[in-house]
Amino acid sequence: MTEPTHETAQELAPPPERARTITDLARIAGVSPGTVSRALAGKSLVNAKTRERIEALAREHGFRLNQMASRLRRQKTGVIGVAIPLGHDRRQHISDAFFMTLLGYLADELTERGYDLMLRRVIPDRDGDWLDRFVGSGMVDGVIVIGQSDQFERIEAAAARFLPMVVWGNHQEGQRHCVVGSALPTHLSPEHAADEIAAHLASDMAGIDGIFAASDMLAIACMTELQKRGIDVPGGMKLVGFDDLPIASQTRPALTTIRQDIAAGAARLADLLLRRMGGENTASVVLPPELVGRQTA
Amino acid sequence: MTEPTHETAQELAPPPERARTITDLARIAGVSPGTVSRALAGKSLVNAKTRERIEALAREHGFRLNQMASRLRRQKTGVIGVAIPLGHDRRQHISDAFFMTLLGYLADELTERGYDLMLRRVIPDRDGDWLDRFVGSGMVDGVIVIGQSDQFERIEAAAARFLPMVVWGNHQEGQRHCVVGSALPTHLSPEHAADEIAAHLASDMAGIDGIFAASDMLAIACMTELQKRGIDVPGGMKLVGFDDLPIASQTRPALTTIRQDIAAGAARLADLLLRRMGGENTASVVLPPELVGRQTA
DNA sequence: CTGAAAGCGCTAACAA
DNA sequence: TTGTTAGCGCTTTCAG
Repeated sequence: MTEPTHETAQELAPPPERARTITDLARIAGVSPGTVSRALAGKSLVNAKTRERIEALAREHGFRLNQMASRLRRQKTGVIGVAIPLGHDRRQHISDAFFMTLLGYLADELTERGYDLMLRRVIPDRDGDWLDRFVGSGMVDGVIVIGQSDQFERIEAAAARFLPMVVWGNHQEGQRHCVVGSALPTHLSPEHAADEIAAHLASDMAGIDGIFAASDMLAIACMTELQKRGIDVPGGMKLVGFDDLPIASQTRPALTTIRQDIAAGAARLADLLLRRMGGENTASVVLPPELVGRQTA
Repeated sequence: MTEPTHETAQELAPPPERARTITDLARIAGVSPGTVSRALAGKSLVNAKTRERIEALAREHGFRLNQMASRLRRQKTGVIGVAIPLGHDRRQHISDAFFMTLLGYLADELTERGYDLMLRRVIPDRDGDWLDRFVGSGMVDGVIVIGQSDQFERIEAAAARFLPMVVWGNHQEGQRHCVVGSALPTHLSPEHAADEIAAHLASDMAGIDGIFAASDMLAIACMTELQKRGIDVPGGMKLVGFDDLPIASQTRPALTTIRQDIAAGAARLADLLLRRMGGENTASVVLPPELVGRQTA
C-alpha cells in the first residue's frame, strides 16, 4: 500500500465539499447546470477546456450522476427486467440450477451490452397483475420472462400490448409472445421429486429399461436412487438427462443427456429482446436439442 | 378458454383510452392529480368512495404508476443492488454455481421483504470506479457485494462513506466493511482448474493421502480426474469439498464436504443490509462451517 | 459555445 | 377531504 495514513491525508487535503447534484457542481465550477450536464455526457458542443475542468471537479468532489433523475428525463432506463414466475409448483425455488445458470449467462450478455438486470421473483397466485405491473413500471426498457410456469395466458395478454418482451419456454401453435426454448416441458425441483422417484422405482421396474429425466438434476437424483438400490447404470437401467448443465459431465458415471445450449439460449434471448426494443417484431426461436452421449445410456 | 373472440370483444367494448400518467387519470376521474396519487397510495385521508372510483378507473384504463418518477420524488428506490466483481480471474464467469446459488437465496429473501434486485456484473480492471458508481447511482437503496475478488481496498474505501453495504467474503483484522462469510478463501472456476489438477495428480501423489478442495465443484472435478486414473476414492485418496452445494450429496461416492449454509448466509446478508439501511452500524458475521461427513473421506 | 427555462411523472406541503 | 403548487435531479430545446 502506497497511500499515506489517514491522519496525514486529512491534514494535507481536507476532504472537498461533496457535490451531490449537478447544480452543486455547476455552482462550484461557476457555470450553469446545463453546461455540466453536457460536459459530463461528452457532448461535442462543449468547449474542451471547460469539459476537462468540469470532469476534474466532478472527480475531486465525488460527483455521481443520479441515474433515477437522468433516466426519468430521458425516458429510458438502461435496465432489463427479468421475471421468474413460480407458479405451478410453489416449492420450486428461484435457486433452481437451470434458471440460475441461464440467468448468469443472461447477465453476462446484457451487461456486455451496457444493461443492468432487474431481477424479480413472482408468485402469480399472490399477485395476478405481476406481469403488467412489471412491464408498465417505467423501471425497465424490456422484459425477459424465464419460464412460462402456468402463466401462458397472462403472458399472451401482456404480449398483445407490450413489444419488448421475450420468454424462455415452449412454443405453442399460433401463440403471440416470442419464445426461445427447446421442445420439451419445464423443470421440476429435484429435492421434492426424490420421494416420488423412489416410490416409482420401488413399485415396478419390469419392462422398463430406461429413464428419460426432464432435467439433469432430476436424472442425478434418479442415479443416486438407483445406485442406492444396487442397480447398475446403464447396465440395469439406462438414464438420460436434459440440459447438459456443467455438472452432468462430472457425475460418475458421466451423464448422457440432451444438451440445452444455455449460453446460446441466453444469447438469443438477449439478441431478440434488443431487436424488439428497437421496434422489430421478432419470431420465436426453437433451439435444436443435441444428444450428448456419455456413459449412462 | 372462456373469453370471446377478439372481434366480438372489440365490438362490444371498444378498448378504453389508456391512462399513462396520473394526470391522465385525474382528468378522466374529474379530480386533481394529487387526489389520484393519494387514492392509489391508500392514504387514509381520501374519501372511500372517491378512492374506489379511482381504483376502478385505474384498472379500466390500464394505469400503472411510473416507478421511476415516484422513486425519484420519494428518494427511495425499493431496489437492492447486487454487484459481482470478477477481478482476479477474468475467466471466472458470473455463472459460477456458488455465486448463483447465493444469489437465488438472496432473491428469495429480499423479494419476500418487498425489494427488487438489481444485478450488476463488474470487471474492476475495466472500470476502476465501479463500486462508487453503483453506490452513488441513485438507483439502489443498498448494495450487496458478492465476493471481494481483489477489490478489498476499494470496498474499504466505499464503506467509509456509504453505510448500507454488506459484502460476502472474508474478514480481515481491523477492516471497516461489514462481511458475512466463512473462514476460507474464495472460489476458482472448475473448468479451468481441471488441467492443473490433472497435472498435479500426474506428477506426484506420494505422501499425499487426501485433497481438500476449495469448493465442491473443484472437488467434483478432482473426483472425476481421480476416477479416470483408476484411483479409488476414498480408498486411494480422500477428498473433502467445500460449500455443500445441493449437488454434493448427489455424486457417487457422495462428497464429504464442509457445509456453507448458503441459505443462512443469504438470510444474514439480507438482515444486516436492511439494518444498515435503517442506520445501524452492524458488525461482521462469520458463519461457523460444519463438516458434512459422507463417503469420500 | 453557454445560459435560461421548461419539463419527465410523481408526491407532499400548504391552503382552502 | 380535496386542489394548488413546488419541487426530486436531470436533459434539452431555444435564445443569445
